[in-house]
Formats: sequence, structure tokens, C-alpha cells
Amino acid sequence: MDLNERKLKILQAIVQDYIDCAEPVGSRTLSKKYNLGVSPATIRNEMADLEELGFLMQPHTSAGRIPSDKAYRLYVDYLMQVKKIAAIQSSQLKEKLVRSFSEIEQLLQYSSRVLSELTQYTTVAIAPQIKGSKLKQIQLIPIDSEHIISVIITDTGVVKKPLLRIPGGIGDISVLMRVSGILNEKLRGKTLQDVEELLEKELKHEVFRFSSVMETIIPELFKTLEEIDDFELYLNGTTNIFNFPEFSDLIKAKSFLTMLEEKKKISELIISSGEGISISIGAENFFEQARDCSLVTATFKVDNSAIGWLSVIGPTRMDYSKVIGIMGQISSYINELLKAR
Amino acid sequence: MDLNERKLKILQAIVQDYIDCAEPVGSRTLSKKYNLGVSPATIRNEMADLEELGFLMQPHTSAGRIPSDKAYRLYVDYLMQVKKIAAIQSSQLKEKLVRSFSEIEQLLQYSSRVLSELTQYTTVAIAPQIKGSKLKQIQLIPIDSEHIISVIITDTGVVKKPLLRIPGGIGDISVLMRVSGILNEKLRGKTLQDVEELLEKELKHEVFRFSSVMETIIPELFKTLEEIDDFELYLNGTTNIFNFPEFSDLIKAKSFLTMLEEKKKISELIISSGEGISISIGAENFFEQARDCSLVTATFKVDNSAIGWLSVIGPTRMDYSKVIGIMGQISSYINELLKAR
DNA sequence: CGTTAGCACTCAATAGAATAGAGTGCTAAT
DNA sequence: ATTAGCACTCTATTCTATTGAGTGCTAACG
Repeated sequence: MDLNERKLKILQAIVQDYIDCAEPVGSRTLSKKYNLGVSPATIRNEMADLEELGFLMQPHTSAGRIPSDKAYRLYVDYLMQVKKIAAIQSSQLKEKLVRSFSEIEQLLQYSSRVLSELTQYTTVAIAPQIKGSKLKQIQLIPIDSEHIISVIITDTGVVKKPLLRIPGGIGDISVLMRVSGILNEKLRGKTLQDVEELLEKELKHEVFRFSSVMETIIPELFKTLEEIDDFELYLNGTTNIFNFPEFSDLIKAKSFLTMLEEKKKISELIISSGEGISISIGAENFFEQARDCSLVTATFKVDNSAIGWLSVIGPTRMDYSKVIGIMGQISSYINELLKAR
Repeated sequence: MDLNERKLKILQAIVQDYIDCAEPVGSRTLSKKYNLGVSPATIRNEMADLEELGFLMQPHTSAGRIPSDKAYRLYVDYLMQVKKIAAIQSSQLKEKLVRSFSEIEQLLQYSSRVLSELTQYTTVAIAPQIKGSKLKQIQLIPIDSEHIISVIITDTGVVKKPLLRIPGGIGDISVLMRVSGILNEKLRGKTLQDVEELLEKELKHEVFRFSSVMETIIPELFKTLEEIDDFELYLNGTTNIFNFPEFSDLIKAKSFLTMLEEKKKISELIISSGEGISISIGAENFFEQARDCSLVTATFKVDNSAIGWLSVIGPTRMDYSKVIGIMGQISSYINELLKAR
């Protein structure tokens, strides 16, 4: 028993119909709506086979069939035709994104919003995991007698600019520059994780010798690095979940929204995806609470290391072809922008 | 017919019980749980009076009573005893907040989170409305040959530090300093709103004369200011709403969460509150979708102008005494920190 | 021999009827 | 003025009947 042409056609019809209507699909509906050239009875036979093969499920004996995760997988891999985004929409999109964002975080954050608006699903953007990236430059810039801004630039293009308050006053600028020099010399090329440790353990003493005023800068800097959250998530369209009947159960909706608040888990889930645009469906997600969901994720690279992610989260009955179409367009624009940097 | 001692006592008991249990309160329950010294029948009579006076409502004839907005108002104004926060908790709280945040946004953002954790309600923090505040200082700081950071400091203590990319290269530093000087001279003391306009209309040309390289800086700066959202909201504990039975209806939960996404309306709602800690109950909120909610809002001032807000949003059946207790403590710590700045 | 019409069967969803129980308002006694 | 007693109201719950969409099986068909 193999997947002949007709079975594939029927399966495709069922998946598409279920994506559209969210109702179990029956043989009658199927033969009426899609002209498959065979009678409902024949379709029923085929459906029974497809169920046996694990592509379809019945909520109960007298209901139509719904696709299994396996069916969605087959669908996205072989059956689906990616919907191309309309030309007008595409140029509007480009225009929106191209407003040259100087910082990666902003670009991703904004893309997430646009993506959510276009797809009407929930989207997540993850900015580079800053602690693993390497320090390129650190600058201490005096603002007034009591404040400095420390500009921290990493190889992944992330820029942090914390304002530090030095209650005792920052004193002589030349000292500041001197310290700046030492920090750069000692820390350049190290990951921020290492920088954090070095600051705490070694440099503290070294720089202290230099200027007692600096006693306060290093701990402040350390504290700032310590506080940086490695999982900055930008969520958009979270309430879209209410539009889907499969989440019209309060418990399900709650569990979805609560899941989104588990930033660490969500980011693990997204970061673990493959190159380019990848799709994970239902039970393919290792994260327990995401078993009812599918993710379409785009990974962005700079210098061959992944630095950003953009993801659409929705029911397994997601409109994959639409989402992938939009995602493809957006991610190619983002890649363009990243290259031009 | 006036509110004698006994009526007040009964009303207080009803409000408290309803806050605790979220069930209409009947005369029997009332006389059993709270020793009011009178029989259920007497209580029934008093309740009938209280209903006539608009303090109580009956969901239906054979149900107990629930408090009206008017009753909650009376309760918070006269009957409630503010729950003091436990000493241990208070010192932990202080410790958490005092990690000297140099930037107001951070302080408020963090306070919002802590407040939500302690109260188990949804909280909103609103940072200063930056466009209305006045420019204190602007600095253009070279980072590398193609990037500068423009540090914008306002009188309300907000600091913006956008990274600007100057594709043509920034050229000579002395020119940068010169432009910096001009910008400061011309723009200091103006609101950022005005600065935005001035940049677009007048300064463009003036500075252009100076250096063709600067042609790009001004538009970039303008764009940045333009993009600044005047309503930066920091939400926390949004899913807490699912813990309250009055929102266990999907439509209500959805409408609550959707309401929170209307940033502009929410901020209007919060910003319109009075000095110090103020409470607005149900229909007192002019914002349609907030009619089922109550807000407890703390307003923070610097130099006599409001620059930050912290708000708890929950059902009208909110545990006011607990929330106000916690809010009071947090806001006094925040005020301390703002003064020390 | 694959396809299809016909039909009995299944099961969720919906509507209707019966019951239980919490709470009220009124009346009459204390 | 307060309270016990009681009839009454109305929701919530449970149970039953009905409807209808959809299936699987069988037998007939081309």
C-alpha cells in the first residue's frame, strides 16, 4: 500500500481544507469542494488507508478526518506550493524594512512586528546572544561630572550603551582614557562572558592601582554586564491566538500565552532550528508546551555564525504556504541589510 | 435612610468577602463568617437598603449580592485598612530596587516586574514622555569611521543613545565637535518635539553649510527622534488575568489582553490619574474597555512635573488593601531613588 | 476488479425537561 | 427593632431525546 497520486491529491485537499476551515474534513465535502473525479465512497476508502498510514486522525468515529503532524510534514515538504507575496505588498515591505536600522536589535524587533501584521500570527524575534559574542571595542565616554556612557561593541554588531553613574565624580578625563585603553587591550577578542569574569577577578585590582576613582567604574560595568539578559525576546501579535478555534478553550489559550512567557524555553526552541528557513511541526518540538504549535523560523548569520532569529508561532494548522512566502521575502531583505552593514 | 454603623460593617464584610471569594455574598454566609451579632434576616433587610442606595447589586433575584463600583469607592476611601507589607519582604524589596539604576526607564521597568510578582496582578510602567521633555545636552560621539552615537539627555533624566550610521564616513572629528556645539546652542531648552521640527526645517541648511558630511547626520538624527515612541509601556504579568474567575470567559480575557495592546489608550488612562497613589474603579475609567477593571496608579515627579507612572490593573474586585500597601512601599523607594539622583 | 450507491450504525452536539439548592422577601411572632 | 418560618425565584446541574454529519460495510455496476 503506497502513496499513489490519488492519495496524495486527497491528502493535500484535506490538509488545505483543514487549514482553511479548522473543521474535520468529510468525504462528501471533499468530493464536492475539490473535483477529485471520484465518489465520496472511493475517497472514504482512501481516507481509511491514509489513517492507517498515520497521516490522518479521527476525533471520533463519526467525524471527518484531521491531518496528523506527519501529514503536515509531508505537506510542507512535498505538496505545498509557497504563496508568493504580492508585488505591491513586497515593495511596501521592503520600504518599511529598509529605513536603515543601525542596530540589529531594532531591525529584528521591527521585522517581528511587520511579520506579525502580515501573517496574523504570533511572532518572536531573538537578538544575538550577546554574552557569547566577542568584544570588539569598549569606550568610556564622559557625559557630565558624575556620569559616563560605556559603549560596548561586539563582533556580532550588537552595541550596548549603558549609562553609568559614578557618585564620586569621574575626575580627570585623561585617566578615563587611560583606563579605556587598558580595558581594550586586555579584553578585546574575549567573549562578554569572559569579560564579565575578568572584570570581577583580575582587572578590578589592576585598574585600581591606576585611579581610586575607577574603583566605582569597574563594579558598575560588571554589574551592567551581569544584568544583561541573554534571551532578549521581542514578541508580537500574542493575542492573535484568540482567532484560532483550536485555542478557543480557555485552558489552551492560557497555556499558549504562559508558554510565551517562558523566555528561556522559547529561545531554546527557536535557536535549535536549522539554517535558513526551517519548520517544526507539533510533536517535533521537544518543548512540551509547544506540542500543539508549529514554528516557522528564519535564522540569520553574520560571518557564518547565527546572530538572529525570527519565528512565527501558531497552531499546527498554520497556513504554511502563506507564512513561508512572507517569511522568505522578509528574511531575504534582512539578509541584504545585514550584508550591507 | 442613612449609612449607620451596622450598614457600613455589613458593606465592608460583603466587599471583603467578594474580594476573597468572587462569589455573590448571601445573608447566611455573612452572618456565619463574620460575627455581626445579628441574624441573617436582619442582614437581609440591611442589604435590601444597601441595594436601594446603589452599593450592592444582585446578579439575579435568588443570588447573593455583589458590590457595585460605588461600594468599592466607599470601601477604598473609608472602610479599607491598608495591609502593611511584611518587614522582611519590605527590606528584600528595597534591596532589589536599590541596585542603583542609572536610567529612569530601567528603574520603572524593573519596578513593574517586582510589583507584578508581589501583587500577582498585571502591571504597567510608563516611562517619561520624552517628546515633551526638554533637551539638556546633545553629544555626537565618534565610534568608528562610519558610526557615531548621539547622546541625547533631557531634563527629565531620560537618556537616548541612538547609534547612527554615516555611510560616507564621518570625516574630521573637529567638524563633529563643531556641529555638536551648534546643535547644543540652538536646541538646548527646547522640547524634543520642537527639536524634531527645527532639525527638519531650519538646521538642515545651517549645518549643511558647515560640512557636506553632516548632510547625513541631521536626517539620521531627525529620523531617530521621529521614531521615538512617546508611549513606552512596560507590561508585566499579563497572564495573571487568567487567575480571576471574572475573566474565565474567553471573550473577556481576550478583550482584556487586547486592551493592553492599545498602548495609547492605556497610557492616557494611566497618565490622567492624580498625584501620588490614586485609584480608579470600574466605570470611573473613561476608557470603554477598562470598565470592568480597576487601576491603582502611582505617579512620580521630578521638579514638579510627572515623569513616570506605575500602575496595577486588575478586576474591580481587586485586593485594594494589599495592592495599595505594596504600591506605597515601592513608590516610596522609587521616590527616594529619584531624589538621590 | 476498481468504483460506487445504498444503508445501518456511531457519536457529538443541541435542545428540552426535571431536580436540587442557595438565597430572597414577606409575614407574623417575640 | 429583631428574628424564625415559609413560600417563592432563579440558576446550575443532570438526565434524556433528537438531530445530523460522517463512517464502514455490502452488494451491484461497468
